Amino acid sequence: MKIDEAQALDAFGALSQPTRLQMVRVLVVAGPDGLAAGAVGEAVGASSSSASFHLSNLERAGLVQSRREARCIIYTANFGGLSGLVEFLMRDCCQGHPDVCAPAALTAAACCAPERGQP
Amino acid sequence: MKIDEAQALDAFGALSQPTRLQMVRVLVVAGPDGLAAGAVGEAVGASSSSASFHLSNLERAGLVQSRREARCIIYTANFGGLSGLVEFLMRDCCQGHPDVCAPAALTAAACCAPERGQP
DNA sequence: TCAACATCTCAAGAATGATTGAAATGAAGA
DNA sequence: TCTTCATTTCAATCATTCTTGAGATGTTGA
Repeated sequence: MKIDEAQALDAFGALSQPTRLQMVRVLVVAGPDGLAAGAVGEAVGASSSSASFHLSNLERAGLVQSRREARCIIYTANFGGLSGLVEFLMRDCCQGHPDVCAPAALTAAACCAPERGQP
Repeated sequence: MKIDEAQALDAFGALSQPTRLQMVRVLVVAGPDGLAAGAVGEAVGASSSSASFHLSNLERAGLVQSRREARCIIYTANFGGLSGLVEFLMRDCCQGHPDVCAPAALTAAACCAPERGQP
């Protein structure tokens, strides 16, 4: 997913707060099933009000999504937004500079295709 | 270059400010020769005081480096710090999730090895 | 040593972001 | 419908960040 500069600025701002960075981690681990707002707040030690504030911020930044399910609001990581941010950092911010992209390529390859890690 | 969570939080905070994001772009384009503080400030339309403030912030976050050269302070992009941030985002934050790493791997490959872009 | 230059530091004020607790909304079951 | 539960919204407060302009620091060449 391609994101523009304004979205990237929002996303960087969202990830610069410890509680929110932890929330993203928790939601990435939870996967597509996601977690209810209350569960996310509990997982990171935030009050319900604080959790709602931070989750709204993350959603506005395009890093998480929400859906209602019965009485709960289920939050899930927005993998498109996250990968868009990684791509923005490499392409728009770092201009595809090899010194940035080459190490990143190795890490990405190690992550999603371990058998190709060391060709 | 591997960075820890505190450094990543600092780096995300640094990049969440339009003037600083633009400064990083300018310094990436400038390459290893870098640019004097005044030239960076001028390139992004910041006063000398404001430029100094933002460049210090970027340096503390590990995204740029500085050296004195005659009467100028030359700033350069810290490619190790930038690639470390990309790697942090993929590995520590997104847990190496394929939905994030796979698109990132394509982008990285397209950046630094264009002849392998579409196999 | 002195003047000119590049940059940084400092203090004050404005703007933005985070935390808290209370109250409002919206959905589900008795 | 009424109560309960999950979440959000609101207002107040505090902390952080950004901008500005004045002054300080350090470097160079006359």
